[in-house]
This record gives sequence, C-alpha cells and structure tokens, in this order.
Amino acid sequence: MVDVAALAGVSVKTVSRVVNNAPYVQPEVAQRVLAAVAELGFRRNHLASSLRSGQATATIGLLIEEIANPFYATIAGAVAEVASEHDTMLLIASSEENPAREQQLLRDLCARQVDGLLVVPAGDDHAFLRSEVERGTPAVFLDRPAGGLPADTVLLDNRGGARAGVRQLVELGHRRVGILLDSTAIYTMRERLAGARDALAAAGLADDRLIRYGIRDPETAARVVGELLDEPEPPSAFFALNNRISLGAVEELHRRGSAAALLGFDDFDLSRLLPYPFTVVAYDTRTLARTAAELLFRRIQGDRSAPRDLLIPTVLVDRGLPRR
Amino acid sequence: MVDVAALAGVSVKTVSRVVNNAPYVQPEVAQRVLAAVAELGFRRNHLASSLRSGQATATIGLLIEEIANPFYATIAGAVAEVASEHDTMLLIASSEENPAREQQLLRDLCARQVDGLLVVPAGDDHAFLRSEVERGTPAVFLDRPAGGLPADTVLLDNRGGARAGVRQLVELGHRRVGILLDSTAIYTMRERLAGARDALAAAGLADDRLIRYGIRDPETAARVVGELLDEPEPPSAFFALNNRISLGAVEELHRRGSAAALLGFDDFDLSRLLPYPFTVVAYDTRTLARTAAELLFRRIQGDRSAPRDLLIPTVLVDRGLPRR
DNA sequence: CGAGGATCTGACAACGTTGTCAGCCCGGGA
DNA sequence: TCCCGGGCTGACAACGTTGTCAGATCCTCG
Repeated sequence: MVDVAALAGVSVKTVSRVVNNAPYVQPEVAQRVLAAVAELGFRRNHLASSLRSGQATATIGLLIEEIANPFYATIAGAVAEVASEHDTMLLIASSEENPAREQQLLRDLCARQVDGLLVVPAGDDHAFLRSEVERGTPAVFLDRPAGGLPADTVLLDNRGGARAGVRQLVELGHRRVGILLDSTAIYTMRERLAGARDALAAAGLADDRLIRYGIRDPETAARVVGELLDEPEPPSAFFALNNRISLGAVEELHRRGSAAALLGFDDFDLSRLLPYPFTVVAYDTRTLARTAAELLFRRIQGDRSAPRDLLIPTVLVDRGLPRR
Repeated sequence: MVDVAALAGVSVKTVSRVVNNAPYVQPEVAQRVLAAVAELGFRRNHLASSLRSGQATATIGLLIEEIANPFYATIAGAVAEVASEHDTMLLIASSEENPAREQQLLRDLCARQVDGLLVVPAGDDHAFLRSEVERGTPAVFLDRPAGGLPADTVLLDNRGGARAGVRQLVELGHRRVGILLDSTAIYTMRERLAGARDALAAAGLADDRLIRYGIRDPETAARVVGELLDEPEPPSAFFALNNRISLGAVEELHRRGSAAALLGFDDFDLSRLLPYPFTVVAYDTRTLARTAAELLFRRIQGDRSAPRDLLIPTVLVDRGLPRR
C-alpha cells in the first residue's frame, strides 16, 4: 500500500480510501491510485484490515464430524450458501467425533477471530466456549444439543419422527417390532429410540428384548436382522435408526425374500431404487443447516435476544409398508 | 495480552514468549503468566500473530464447484485430512461452475493470506493468479487443468480409463456403442469422449451418430437411452460418461428388461445394489485429492521445482458385461 | 465580505502480536 | 580481579491497514 501511495503520489490513507470505495476522493486521484494498484498488482491484506478496524473478519467457522459424510456435506453446502449470501467465507473443521479434538478446533477457530461458530457437537461439555461467547463470538449448535452452555440450538424432531413412524407400524397391525441402533451414547439415537418406545408403550407393545444395540455398519445390521428373523417368534417389522443400518437391513430382507415391514430413519439418495421397499422418516438436512446458519447471522448482526431452541419437523415418506 | 502482562507483573514480550513456548523464561514467571492467562481467559489473536511474524497463516484455500456434491465432499474430506496432518485449517469456497465467481473467490482467498490454494477450476483462464503465485502463494489444480498458467496439476486418467472400458466392450463383440455425455465444454467429458473414440477408431467402429450430447440429469439420460433403443439399429452397449447419466441409463434398461451392456464412468455408493448390473471405470477420489494436497504442502514448505503434472490411474471394475 | 459547510487530503496513532536489540544478573575461567 | 558468555527480561519498532483529527480548499448563503 505504501508502494502504491508512492507511485500514485498520494498518502497511504488515500489509497485506503480508494480501495474501500470511501467517499471524498477526487475522481482523477482515484484513477491514479487504481492505475498504481493495477500496475503493482496490489491486493489488500484482509487480515491487517480486520485487525485494525476490529470489525468482522467475514469468516464463520463450521465444525462437523466429517466432511466426506453426505449428511455433513449437505450441511456444509447449505451453510456455504447462506454464508455466501452474507459475503462470508467458511472455515471448516472435522472433529471426527473426538471431544478433545473438537475443543481444540473450536479454540483454534476462535483464535482466528471468526465472526461466529456453527457446531455439530461431538462432546457433551461446551462450557469452555462460554468466555468466547461472552466476548462476542456467537455460536449456534445443530443436530445435537450443546452441553453446559446456554446457546441457540437447531435440532431435528427425532423423537416425534420415530414415534410417528412406529405408530404407523402399530396401526398396520405389527405387534413385534425389531429396533436396530448404534449406541445410546449418541444423542440422536437416544431420542429416536425414545420415540419408538413412546409409540410401542402407547399400544402396550413395549418389549426391550427386540432392541439390538451396537450396530455400526451395514454388515452388522444384516447379520442382526438375520438373527432376529431366525428366532422362534420373529419380528414382523423392523425399525432401523439410521441409514447405514437401513442399508444392511434392506440387503438381508431382500436376500431372504422376507415380507417384513421396514421403517428407516434418514432418507438417502437412491433409496427408491433399492430392491426392497421401505418407508422412511425423512427430513430436510438443508433446512436444518440453513435455519442454523440464518440464526447465526442474525446473532452476528447483533440480535441479543435469549437463546432459541428450534425443531425441524420430519416427514413420513411412505414407500409401502406391508400389513401384519 | 497487555492485561495479562499487567496481571502477571511482566512485559507483554514475556507473555508472548510464554504463550509461544519460547525458551529463556523462568519457570516460576511462566507459571504466573499462565495463571494470568487462565484467569483472564486470554486467547492469542492468530491474525495479529501472523500479520506481525509474516509467517504462515496455517490456512489453505480449497475452491470446488459445490460442497454438497459427493465427489467434491470426498475431495474436501481428503484435503481436510492432509491439512489436519499439517496443523492447517481449511477455507472452503464453492464456485458453482461460474468462472467470474471463481476468480472473485480466489482473489478473496489470497486477500486472506492463505498459505496455498487447491483449485478445481471452473473457468479456463487463470492468468490472474500469476501475480499471486509469483508472490509466493502456491496453487495446485486438480481434476481439471489450469488455463494460462504454468502450475501443478493432478488429473484423473480420463482418456485412458474410457479407452480401456470401451476396448473391453469391443472385445466382447459389441459393434454399436451408444455414448451418452453432458457437454464437451467440460474438460473431463472431452477427455472421456476422446478415449472412447480412440478405442472405437482402433477397431474401425467409430460412428458419431451414436453419440448423444447435452444430458444433464438421470431423466434425460433415461429418455435418450429409450430413443436409441427404439431406433432401427439400436446399440448393443452404452457408455455413460458420468454417474448421473449411468443412473438414468440403469433405470431405463431395467424398465425395458433390456440385455444391453452398460459401462459407466464414475463409480458411486450403492452402485452394486442397483437393479441392473453395470461395469464402471472407477478411480479413487481420495487419492486424487490427497496427492494434490500433499503436493501443495511440499510447495508451501519451499519446494520450488518445476510444475508437475500427475495422472491418477483408473480401474475397470467389472460387474458383468454381456457379450454381443 | 465573512461565516459555515461540504469536499478532499494527509499525519499520526492504533489494532495485537513478535523480531530485534540492549541490558541485567550470575557463574566460571584467566 | 576482570571479562565473557549464557540465561532471562523488557523497550521499542514494526507487520499492513484504518479511525481520528486537523488542515486546506472551494462553494454557498446571508
């Protein structure tokens, strides 16, 4: 900038004014400055600029589990879209479900002076963020709640969706519903399981012996479905609590030519092309992410109202559920 | 930092030394400083730090078409992984295939003083990056070549993969191969088409009347496959130049109970579960991205050798191709 | 004709940090 | 005894930019 000023024969302040389109610069002086900028290939240092002005860095931080996962990729895409509408860049970090790493990354994002944080929590204690939030870096949590910190949160209606889906199974006459899930250490799993139990209990059908935990991949899901079907009183319906599990269940049911009803939480691409029909509790991931991002930008723009908890509704997409 | 220094009764420089683990600080002084840091919740301003030291910002920029797209999400994931290995954060921007937007985003990334750029080009002229690169911001292009700029490039072997796949069709006795693609304005489409033509020409089977352009979505692909099959001399095999097109082709061939051979470029999740078998020219997107990212970090670390062009091989994944 | 405002410009300090350098203290060798 | 070097500390300037303020010029209006 000093060089540009020298070449144009003006002060650095005038160069600053020109590159920021500030008023009160004679058109011909501005011309000279712009010529010098072009000649020297000058580009404003955004870091120094936001350091001095103390203003926004026009950057927000997004912390997710893993970028390559389609669910998080969709979130990142929707957030990027909203960010772009606010001329803001996106700093993305993957916690890999590791709370220690999550904490370190969030601190790092704050050290980089992001204007706000969008977090899919991995850990369950975010008290360490309190000082940052108080110092003016707003944070919005999505898909899972924050721990130990009053903060804006945008969640899916996991419980309501699971309840509605299982109620449908019950109404179709199913009495024994196998429930397949990963781990109750995961918030979404707990909620979905609770919803399923709500619906079963309401019909007097609760039976914890039909719940299978610890299913992490499609292969395990397929094996567990097989085991349940081989029992003396097999379930006539299955509820898979996420799409990895649904996938394995589809494979096994199809392989056996079973007539069991299959309900899944999470829709996914191509599910309608799969060889076994199943109904899903679906939701719009983009709405989840956009809602959170828009809330964050309202905070960044100065909204200081009390933290909000928003719930994104789910939809039961019926692709055919056989009666009992 | 001034406050911390005051509270600990030392100079700011000593605080700086402590937070940077610099040598020559008495352990008890360091203790006092750390206590003050904790009490005030001090966090180093990474922006100011890299402004003053002129050193790296520990941030790289990644420019892709669209984060939500699984191909780019996989790239982003692999790049994030490599970045994390180098304690570097990732600034991601989506060009949305718009060259003007691409240019603006790349400039913006440079203004943010990223240590390096990883670019999936949207436009075909990147001469505007020359001054940045000369000033020391290395750039590596991936999946598509840069235009008007000598730069490191990491590409898939589109042409070789397509050639190998189509050669396989020819060897199985197919004489009429329908070729389905989007637009030759896209580099990868041009290369794949060239590879297919190579293989057909080598067998004396080139016939441009079997090439169909402008297919942007599965629905169009399905329609075009139907049209080709309804012709008096229908193809006995199809080559879909990307996975969106493969998907539509699968649907139509399955619907008609056709026995045509289907070859696709790009593998995708679940392809093995689809109702119609097809063979794909596959590649490892993660290798593509990791290779590019690792090259970028070598540049960042000072490698000044001549720009390199790397080719990532493809693999023919045979899931069954009927003979003619 | 002078006051007051609008327009234009630049000197200077400051944002939060770190590189440079000078200075202090202390122990050990000549 | 003096000198030297290593350990430790702080004052100051600087990174590239912009906020503040003051000064200069010109126009308008009473």
